Amino acid sequence: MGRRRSEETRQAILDAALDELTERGYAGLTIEGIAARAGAGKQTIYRWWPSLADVVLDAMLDRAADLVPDPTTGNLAGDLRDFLTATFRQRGPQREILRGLMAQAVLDPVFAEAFRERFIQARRAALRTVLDRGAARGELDPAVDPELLVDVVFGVLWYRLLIGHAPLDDGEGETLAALVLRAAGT
Amino acid sequence: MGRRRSEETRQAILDAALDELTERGYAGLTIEGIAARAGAGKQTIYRWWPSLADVVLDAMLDRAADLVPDPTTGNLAGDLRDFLTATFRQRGPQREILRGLMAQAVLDPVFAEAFRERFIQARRAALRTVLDRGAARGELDPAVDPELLVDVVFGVLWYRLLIGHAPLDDGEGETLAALVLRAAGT
Amino acid sequence: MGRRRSEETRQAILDAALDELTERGYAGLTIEGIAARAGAGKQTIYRWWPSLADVVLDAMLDRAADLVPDPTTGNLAGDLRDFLTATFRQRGPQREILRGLMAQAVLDPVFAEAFRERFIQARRAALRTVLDRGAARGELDPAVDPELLVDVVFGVLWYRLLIGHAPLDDGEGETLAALVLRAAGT
Amino acid sequence: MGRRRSEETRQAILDAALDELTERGYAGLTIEGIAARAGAGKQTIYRWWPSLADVVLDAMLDRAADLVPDPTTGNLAGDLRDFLTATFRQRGPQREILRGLMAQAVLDPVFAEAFRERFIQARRAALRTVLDRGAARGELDPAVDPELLVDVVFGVLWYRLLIGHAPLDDGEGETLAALVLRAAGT
DNA sequence: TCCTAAACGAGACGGTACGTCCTGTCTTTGT
DNA sequence: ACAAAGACAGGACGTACCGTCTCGTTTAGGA
Repeated sequence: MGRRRSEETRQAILDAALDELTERGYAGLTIEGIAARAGAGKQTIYRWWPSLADVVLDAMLDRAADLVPDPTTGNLAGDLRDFLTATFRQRGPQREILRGLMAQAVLDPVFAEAFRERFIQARRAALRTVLDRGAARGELDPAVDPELLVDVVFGVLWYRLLIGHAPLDDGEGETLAALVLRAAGT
Repeated sequence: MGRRRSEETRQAILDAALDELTERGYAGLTIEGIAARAGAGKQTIYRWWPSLADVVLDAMLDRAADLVPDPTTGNLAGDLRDFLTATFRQRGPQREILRGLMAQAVLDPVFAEAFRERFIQARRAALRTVLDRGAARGELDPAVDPELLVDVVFGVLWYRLLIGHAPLDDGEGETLAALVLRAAGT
Repeated sequence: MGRRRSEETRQAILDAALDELTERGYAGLTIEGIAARAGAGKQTIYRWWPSLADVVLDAMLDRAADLVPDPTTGNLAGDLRDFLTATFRQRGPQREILRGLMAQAVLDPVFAEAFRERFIQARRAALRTVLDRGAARGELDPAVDPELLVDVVFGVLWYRLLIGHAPLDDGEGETLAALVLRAAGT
Repeated sequence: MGRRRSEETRQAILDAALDELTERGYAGLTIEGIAARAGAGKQTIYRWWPSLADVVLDAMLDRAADLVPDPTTGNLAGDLRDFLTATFRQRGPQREILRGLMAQAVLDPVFAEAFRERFIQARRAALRTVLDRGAARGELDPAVDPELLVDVVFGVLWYRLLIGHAPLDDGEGETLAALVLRAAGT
């Protein structure tokens, strides 16, 4: 029995989280700040999310912008290129959010699992699908472990995202796609 | 003029930082905890390090264990394999430290710069040297940007270190070395 | 709305303040010490009292022992004598508390106002009542400003309390009462 | 034997103490602040004065302004009036200094003794001399303890100085002198 | 239509750590 | 030996958030 969870409040909290994130940056996020901005009680946040990072993860996944690319050009080269350019293109608060979530995942093993299962895995699976389709077409050398290729792609992506020493844009996506093909194409 | 910085205290603080890190993990580190364990005043820490992460970075770099590998087998394949196996082999608190430092670098732009310049750059430069020697021997396709190869190697390393979904050991080092050679060798 | 102030905690803090005062003396009082002894958070003290001295003032006023004397013997001489002996008789931590509060009032103008209004004024008013009753009975020379007499009484009291060069007891109370009568009686 | 105490430095410290006192008020005084302003080392202050209050006491006593009045009009009424008006007239930082010193004396028993002996006693003795001269002339009722009269005078002075509820000026000095005469004159 | 139970905003609570300030001591280098 | 400079251990400050805990209030079913 009893009152049901308020969808309105849930949205207000996710919105507030993204707003705070934009204004103060990830390191400036606090439960109190989000609750105050959302006009919600802190308890309401603690009731529904295990940690701050989970709120942010929910907020991000709730936003349409965060679709996983699923290119189907008909050949591995095209699919890889499209996947990588689409992935490298993300902008705005998105990058700051991803950086923050990864930092939290590193510091908090409980959140790490949620992050892996709800975010990382989906991306890996999408790329894996692209590679498997290529393999089925004989475009991939069977001697190369596709999981390693997935690591290479997301490794470069995250490394640059976290360190910030090199750009992440369409051109870089294409360059990396070309390298992966050189390494694993037939 | 005035009293000089106490090297004894400096060491006590770095030691205490590593001890606390081992006992409580990176997320459990506090300035107060380190100061108390070192028998030092907090002010002394604030006087010499801009942030907690800088203390940890100093502590890590001060320990001999973190030598950057510099293999010289005479050919690119051997050098790459040795570099990667040596790099992938690091153990003990080292990994936890690196994960924590990267998380801090993500959350704190000021520390990020120190981390990049004092840690990341040294590793990149070492690998770059290996690649450049290979290129000089004609073992590397000039069409491939060596910086991208560096990103691939450290990208995979960090990605696995942070996500923890796949092992980091000698075998993996060799496998990645082989992939890099396939991608960029002549 | 929200949770109400905890009366239990309030009492624990006032008790802790008096205990600390007895153990360490006024100069040894700290917010941290009181909070720790009361099992309270520091914030709780800061939330309800503007300064340490206000806590002590509250603690003192909360204790029944500090009743203001209001003698009614029927004549000025008796009332004055009773008022002064009762006032000069206070003992135990009371004196240490008063000395400390006066010191704080001197150093902190904000607290000074609270001290004047909540403590000093009540005492002055009580004595003034005694004098006014005497004046109504024609026992006081109208040429003498009763406020000055109040200053004389409390001046001597505080001067001895602060300097500690002379005793404060029943005999001294009677002696001062006699002097005031000589100065202002008819 | 070794370098002698620098009188120049001593003066610089006393000057700095008074300057800081004027700028920040008594509660804002610190050893560090005085040392910095004097261009002196903290150690130098610790070497020569047992506490901050002793520095201030020295500074005040070093200044000519702080002469003890010694009136000689030839009769008790005139002497008392002159003594009290001169005493009540003190102005400027003097009052703030006195208030601060009394607060310190209350909080620090060690300084209290120095304060009593070096400041309070001199004032009491001066007034006592005035009274004793009056007594010798037969102008004082032998039944009244002159020490109590001293307490009355300085009690009213300090009480008003500390509480600040009533003025301290020539008129008040005369009024109090008149009261004392009424109480103890023949 | 009431009853009851959960969710809600609000905000006090016990805690922990923060980064700052000052204390009193010590070391170092002049003078 | 005294002095300026300033690092040191220590301790309290006042603040910010944490996660938990009452408080009324609001919003549902189920009786």
